[in-house]
Amino acid sequence: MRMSARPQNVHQARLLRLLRDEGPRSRAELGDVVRLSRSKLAVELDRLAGLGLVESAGLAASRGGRRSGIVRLSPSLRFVAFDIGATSIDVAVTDGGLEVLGHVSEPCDVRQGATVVLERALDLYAGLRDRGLVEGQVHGTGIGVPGPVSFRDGMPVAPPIMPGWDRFPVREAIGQELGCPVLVDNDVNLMALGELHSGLARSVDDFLLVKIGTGIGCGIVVDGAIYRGVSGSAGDIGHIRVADDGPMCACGNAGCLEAFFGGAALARDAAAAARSGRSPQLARLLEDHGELAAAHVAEAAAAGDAESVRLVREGGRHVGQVLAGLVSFFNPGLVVVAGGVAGLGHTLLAEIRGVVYRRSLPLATGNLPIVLSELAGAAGVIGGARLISDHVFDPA
Amino acid sequence: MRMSARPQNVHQARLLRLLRDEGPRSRAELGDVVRLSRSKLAVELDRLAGLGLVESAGLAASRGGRRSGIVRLSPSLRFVAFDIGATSIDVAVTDGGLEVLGHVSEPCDVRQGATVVLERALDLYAGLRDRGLVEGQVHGTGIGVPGPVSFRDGMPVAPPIMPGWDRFPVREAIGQELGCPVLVDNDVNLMALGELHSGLARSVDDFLLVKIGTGIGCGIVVDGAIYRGVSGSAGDIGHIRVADDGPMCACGNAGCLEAFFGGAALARDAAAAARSGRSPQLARLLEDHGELAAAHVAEAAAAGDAESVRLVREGGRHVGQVLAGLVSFFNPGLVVVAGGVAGLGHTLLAEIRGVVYRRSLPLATGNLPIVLSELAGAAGVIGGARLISDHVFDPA
DNA sequence: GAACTTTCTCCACTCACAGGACAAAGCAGG
DNA sequence: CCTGCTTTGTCCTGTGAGTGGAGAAAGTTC
Repeated sequence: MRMSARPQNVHQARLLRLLRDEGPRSRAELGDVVRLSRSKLAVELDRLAGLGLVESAGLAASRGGRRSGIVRLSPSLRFVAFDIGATSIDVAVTDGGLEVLGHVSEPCDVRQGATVVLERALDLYAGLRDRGLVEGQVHGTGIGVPGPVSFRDGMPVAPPIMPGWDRFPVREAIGQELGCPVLVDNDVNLMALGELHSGLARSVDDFLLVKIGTGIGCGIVVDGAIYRGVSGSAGDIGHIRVADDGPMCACGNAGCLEAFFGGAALARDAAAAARSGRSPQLARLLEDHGELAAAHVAEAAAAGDAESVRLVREGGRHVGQVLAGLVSFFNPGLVVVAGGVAGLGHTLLAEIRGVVYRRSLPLATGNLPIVLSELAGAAGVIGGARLISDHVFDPA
Repeated sequence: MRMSARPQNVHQARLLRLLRDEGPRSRAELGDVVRLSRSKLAVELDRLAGLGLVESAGLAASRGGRRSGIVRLSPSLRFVAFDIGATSIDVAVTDGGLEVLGHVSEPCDVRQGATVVLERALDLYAGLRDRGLVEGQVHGTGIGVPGPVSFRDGMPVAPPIMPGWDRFPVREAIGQELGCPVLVDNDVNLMALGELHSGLARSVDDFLLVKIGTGIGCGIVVDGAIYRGVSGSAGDIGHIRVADDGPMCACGNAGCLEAFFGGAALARDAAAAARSGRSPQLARLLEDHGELAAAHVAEAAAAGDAESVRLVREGGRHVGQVLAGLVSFFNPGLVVVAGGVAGLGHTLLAEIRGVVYRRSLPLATGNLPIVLSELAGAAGVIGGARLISDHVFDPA
């Protein structure tokens, strides 16, 4: 199989990333941004065109003289992203600018094991490909999985909620199947990259993405890049202690954040509230659906159910307590809250903000926005495309 | 004043840092390490010699052929470091390899204000200079202060324990006095740099330095460089909550780590134990010295005083609780414990280790040494010299 | 003393890049 | 339509960085 094109030097890589992040640009504008002479710029753009990575796209409006030629990433460029969640698979195809051209999502239990889940993911990708979204070569694939990953080896290591995935060679398996470069990372890290690329974090160098889904995790961005720690487990904040007593956690300790809040804990508490009669609304929802999830609590809270509001407030307080410590420690420029439970919205956010602003240092909170993600379910796949494009748009 | 020499390109900078960190090297060895042709290497070394930054130092032993020439940093190179603590001033002069040639330390209350304290620091430096430690030009000065710093501006910002220092132009003041490049940073960050340069962290890219002195702080090293956060307050962990109730803290909240432990809290608790009669040993020490400090608790604990051991254990437990969370979040490759209270030694360390290993994720603690600093009081000044030498040994 | 090794210097050649000259393309005003 | 001015893109040459080979210098081993 022919290896797909890669930039040959740092200038080309810089130009590609610029076009990816800022969209098509006139040659004149590119010349202003990159520090290169016009002649050198022309040479590198010609080479990139020769590699099939960029092409010209007409002429820009005149700025008082000859019109400048517009350059764009080749429209046939394709990145693929798989976002394997605890209970879902998301697959997307993007163009070179990481615009999502097609995105499918379906429920899937990650505990079925690597072989089953990855096969299903490839099926979903095949569906997108058959819709004509991929013409030629795929330039790279980014994969997120819900657990710790050895980034270098491209495989999960000791993942607590993914039995049968331990040291499964995900990168190799998918790479052979799709014949393109593949990188594997934690799904929360990918969401952080998604926010960095097209979310609220675009202009922030150091920020945290807190994902509250089935579990609770945190993506750490330092200087515009994911920080993974020495063994790839950085950001695993679900088992930070919030109280000495508290519900037992699957990890064996008591009082973990995840045992207090997060999708599973919230569903547990909501069911208890329904059955105890403290919340008639939740009881009705339980009857209707057979089981309760975060979305039902959100529904009940929005409808004014006092017990649901109390559950959300209390959860927010616990998240806020942990986050307050992390904000003091890390001093981020932004905190983005995302994940299924983020559907609880502004009640949750208000509680988190309240605790953080009260308990963290004034210097650290002085100019610290704490916001909900605006990318809905797409953060993960955009981040996957971003991950691999950062890699591919690097000198070979 | 003549500007002191700086490397002219990245190769020269790389060579200087190599000679600083690894000591004198033969030209042949340098050629193996840096990726340059022998001719180019010779050219750059000649230029560095012309700038007065390196010189040759005889011949190495033969490796079976012609003997190779040894290159070293010019022995007249000098860096100066000021470590302003809450209750002390340390001043040191180092050579180009950051070996401490002279080091003086004296008690000093930082609350006397910037003018008084910095004047005293300059006096101490003058004493070192008059001892003949500085012949010619000083190539740079690093300054640590016990509070948040705007690194870019070289001045403290809103420091809680340093009244009269807020936005005082420390860098400018010292720079004019000494006529050399000056950088100012938080003192804990400098200690982390000291550990990175000549302590236990030499081979670790990502680590934490926890300083337990009058206050409690944390230096964060990411990829071999200090992480400062967006407003320079990263690592300020003294006010992370460890319990809902607990002693009131100067910051206005209750239950802060620093209100439970740290030099001031430990002295307070020791005095209470002495007066209440729970600890006859501490009572005697209190009588002898008029007041109690961490060192006295250490002394009593070493002598078997049960109450002192209990105080240290309890303090270690609180530090461990906070640290466990940070280890889960940050996944460092090493944790170094330093500061005055670190004199409490292995009782403290054992307690911290116990809590962290129990409460953090196995993946994060699997290969995580938690150790005491071996640099005693020198970490801060070595870090100061390292800070400025990193800056000076960078292309102009 | 001969043969082999390693180190260092000199030199010729390649390549990246800048910047000027010039042509092409556009605007504004008469 | 024509003139003068501006902007853009291309071509060309000069400069400096860097490589790698030839060969001298300095050592070791037998």
